[in-house]
Amino acid sequence: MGKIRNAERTQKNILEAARNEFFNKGFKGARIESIAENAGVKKQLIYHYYKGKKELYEAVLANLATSGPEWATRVPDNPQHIAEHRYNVNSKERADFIKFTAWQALESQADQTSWNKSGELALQSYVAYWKEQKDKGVLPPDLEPELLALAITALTTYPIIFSDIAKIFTGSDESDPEFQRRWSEFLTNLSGHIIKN
Amino acid sequence: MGKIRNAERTQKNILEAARNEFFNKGFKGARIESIAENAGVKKQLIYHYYKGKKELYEAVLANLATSGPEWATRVPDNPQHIAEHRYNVNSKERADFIKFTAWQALESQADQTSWNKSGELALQSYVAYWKEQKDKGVLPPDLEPELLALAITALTTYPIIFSDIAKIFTGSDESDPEFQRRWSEFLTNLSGHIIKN
DNA sequence: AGTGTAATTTTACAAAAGTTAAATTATACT
DNA sequence: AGTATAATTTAACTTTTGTAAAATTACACT
Repeated sequence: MGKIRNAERTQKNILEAARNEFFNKGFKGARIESIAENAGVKKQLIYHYYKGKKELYEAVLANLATSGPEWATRVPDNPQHIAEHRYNVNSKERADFIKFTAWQALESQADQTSWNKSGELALQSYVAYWKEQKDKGVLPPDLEPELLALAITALTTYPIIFSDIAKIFTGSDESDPEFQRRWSEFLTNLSGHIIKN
Repeated sequence: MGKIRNAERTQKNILEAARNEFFNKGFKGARIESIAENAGVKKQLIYHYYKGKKELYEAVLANLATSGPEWATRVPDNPQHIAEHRYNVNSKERADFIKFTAWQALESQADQTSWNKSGELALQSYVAYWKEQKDKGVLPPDLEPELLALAITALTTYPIIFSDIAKIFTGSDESDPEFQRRWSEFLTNLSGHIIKN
């Protein structure tokens, strides 16, 4: 049986499989062979398209920056609906992405490599937003906007990364819509105690 | 030069080096050789004391449960001073431990292994505490105590794990006492908006 | 001093994972 | 049909890492 050749699709498959692998296992944990399997190719073929594991990894990042979903590079500017906004779209893909940032954080600390700065700007613009809010008097004066931005980021990502812990606390899976509803509501209520409007 | 032999100390060295390695690089990322180096022994010696990597890992966990610091197994029950309490003691060691929990979370998700449940009880007692608080009317009725416990855990650990992100937001290192003061104060102020007393 | 035992080193190996190079096969173009 | 080029497979190699077994050395005890 002659396999139909299609370089473009093969590359796409590889890239997609690679993203999945890196997102779920980090850089070190990712296996070229596993990527190849999931892409439906021999692992050696990957070296025809990329110099090596590192380059493949960077290709995934680059691809994410261009053709990836907006939430990967931009941070929501919407005041009240932070929680909803974050949970609305594409839950599964976003969750994987969040986990990936966790891998990056841990691995970069482990081997001193400073991690990729593509997300930096997005985060800073996020801070800028909360500064505005404070100037408008929406925020209480005793809460620094930088720290609030950090807190919100923590609250919206933590349950995804630590789904086991979230489960111990709440009894239900993070992926469970019921949990997402509760958590979303909780965050909304929480901000209700802080933000005046 | 004849090396002075001291099995007890050697074992302690190995265990300590192992803890460091596992805490900073996770299970997979940890290298027996690196552990051996830091313990000042040949790596093969490790196999004289432990059957293999896995057993060494478990020894580290067991050791932590017994001779480890209390914060590794217990969660603070103190109402107002959550933030302070957590930052007061042994910052560096605790930070490593927190990172370790992050490794556990990611690695266990990556290869389907359910992670060690030693911490589970501690977390549940934490929830129990907040339930009490709610019953006493200290907490607003729209905030579920389980979720609050989760939120607090997130807020107190996130900056440690994601020190890079914390730095982008705030400009200063998580390990910097100045950051710790600000963050601690922030959390205190935040809880001031929520907890009535 | 002599001997058994435990600690440590030396030597060696096996499996896993990444990578390279050569051989094949499909496809587009003439 | 013939050929160049790119896609894919086959075969082979290197490095890294974990592990096992044998050889040595120190120490305690008689």
